[in-house]
Amino acid sequence: MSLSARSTSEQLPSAHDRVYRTLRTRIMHGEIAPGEALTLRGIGREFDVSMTPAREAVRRLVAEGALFLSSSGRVSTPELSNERIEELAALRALLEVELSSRALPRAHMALIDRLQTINATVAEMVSKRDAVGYIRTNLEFHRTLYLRAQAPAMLAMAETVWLQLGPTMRALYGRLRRTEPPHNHKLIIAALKAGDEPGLRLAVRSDVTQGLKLLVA
Amino acid sequence: MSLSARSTSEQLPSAHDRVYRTLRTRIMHGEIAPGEALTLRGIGREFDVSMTPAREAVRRLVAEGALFLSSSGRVSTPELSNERIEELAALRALLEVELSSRALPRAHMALIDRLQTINATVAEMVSKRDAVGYIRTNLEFHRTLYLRAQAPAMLAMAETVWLQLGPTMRALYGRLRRTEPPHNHKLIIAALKAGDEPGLRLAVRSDVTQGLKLLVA
DNA sequence: GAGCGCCTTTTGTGATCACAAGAGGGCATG
DNA sequence: CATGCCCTCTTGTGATCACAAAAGGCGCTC
Repeated sequence: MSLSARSTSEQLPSAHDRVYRTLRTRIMHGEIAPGEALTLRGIGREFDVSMTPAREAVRRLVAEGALFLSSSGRVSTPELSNERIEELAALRALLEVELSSRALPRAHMALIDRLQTINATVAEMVSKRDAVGYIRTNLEFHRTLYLRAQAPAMLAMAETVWLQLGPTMRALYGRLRRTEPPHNHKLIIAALKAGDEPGLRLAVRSDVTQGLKLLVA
Repeated sequence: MSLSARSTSEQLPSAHDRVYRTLRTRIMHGEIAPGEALTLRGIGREFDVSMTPAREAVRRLVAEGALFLSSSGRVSTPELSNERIEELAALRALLEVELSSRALPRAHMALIDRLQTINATVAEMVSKRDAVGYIRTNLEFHRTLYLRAQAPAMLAMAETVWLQLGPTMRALYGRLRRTEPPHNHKLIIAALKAGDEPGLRLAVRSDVTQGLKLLVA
């Protein structure tokens, strides 16, 4: 509680960064419901820091669209309108189709193997009805593929979209009761194996837009 | 200097927001050179606020990629690598082609007139060799068109890319010595008039990528 | 004359405080 | 019993302070 109570002499990653990263992960993985309120003092209490780092972390998340700031300054996770959800889905399609396209020529067998492993975990999460686990491993599947695109700015932008959709995705996957493993992921892997770019683009676009179309309907 | 020295009883837009908006505009319009350093106390002094709002504004701009944060916490405008510039140009192409495409069916004569007026100002800035004025009016041209797309999230993302390219654009347009008015803008207007979507997409893509290709070369 | 180390100053980080505004509940009144 | 008002407590904002680290300059030494 004192000023320099930090005993870990390791690479202290600056308090606000720790708070930021933890909250960001929580939001992206859908661990917070849409419209849920957060308070600076509450965050400070949870992470054992003062309001200052909590404020910086919240500001940053607001800037990324992960949190909503009311006119009176209260912060909460956003409740997205259908228009906004459709737009974010279109952005996912735009960005992720391009990323997958760029990753294709660099996708070797080791990557495809890793994707298949991750995909097995995705299927497991689906069968367990673990919404957060599903979202987390699903995003890991996509990120693993897109990392091969060697396009960090584009990947960062895609992750920002994921972040904005986080709470909504949780609401979506909690609502729709699927137990079948993701079909589009298999199409993506097959297209990667075949070096089939049009097929890959189509599969990614379908995978990215399918779930959100259901939510809007 | 005192606590509540705010005499303007208007809609006080919260100090950090005023600082944020001013700095953001400056950066986007290329008024700050790449690599230029900023200090929290310096910002506070300029805007007559304490470090707290200055910090929040800077944090927000860092989150948007408009400012670079060194490992020791010093902030400066980013000096972009060629790879990053190419990536951001690709993002501009991706997002703005889509935005223009969505704006096309809603583009009526009043909009085209406005674009032509703005374009005349762009040409004037070019002939005056006013780099900042050129960047500002050029972005106004694009924003005016994209506003018609009714896609706020997508437009916000495009503006984030502009923001990241701000200081670099200034360096670019200061370096290349053109005096001819923008040809691609005329192609964009012509395609809008003709309702020619493929032509519009091509013209926007060319306009967005041409300048940055020169910088990289 | 050149290189190196120490010291001062600048700067970012985080904590704490004073203040204003808004929200929510409890109590009194009709 | 319902409704409205007031009070209190919570919450965000901005200022200020203490501290640590990094940077830059200056002088000393070889």
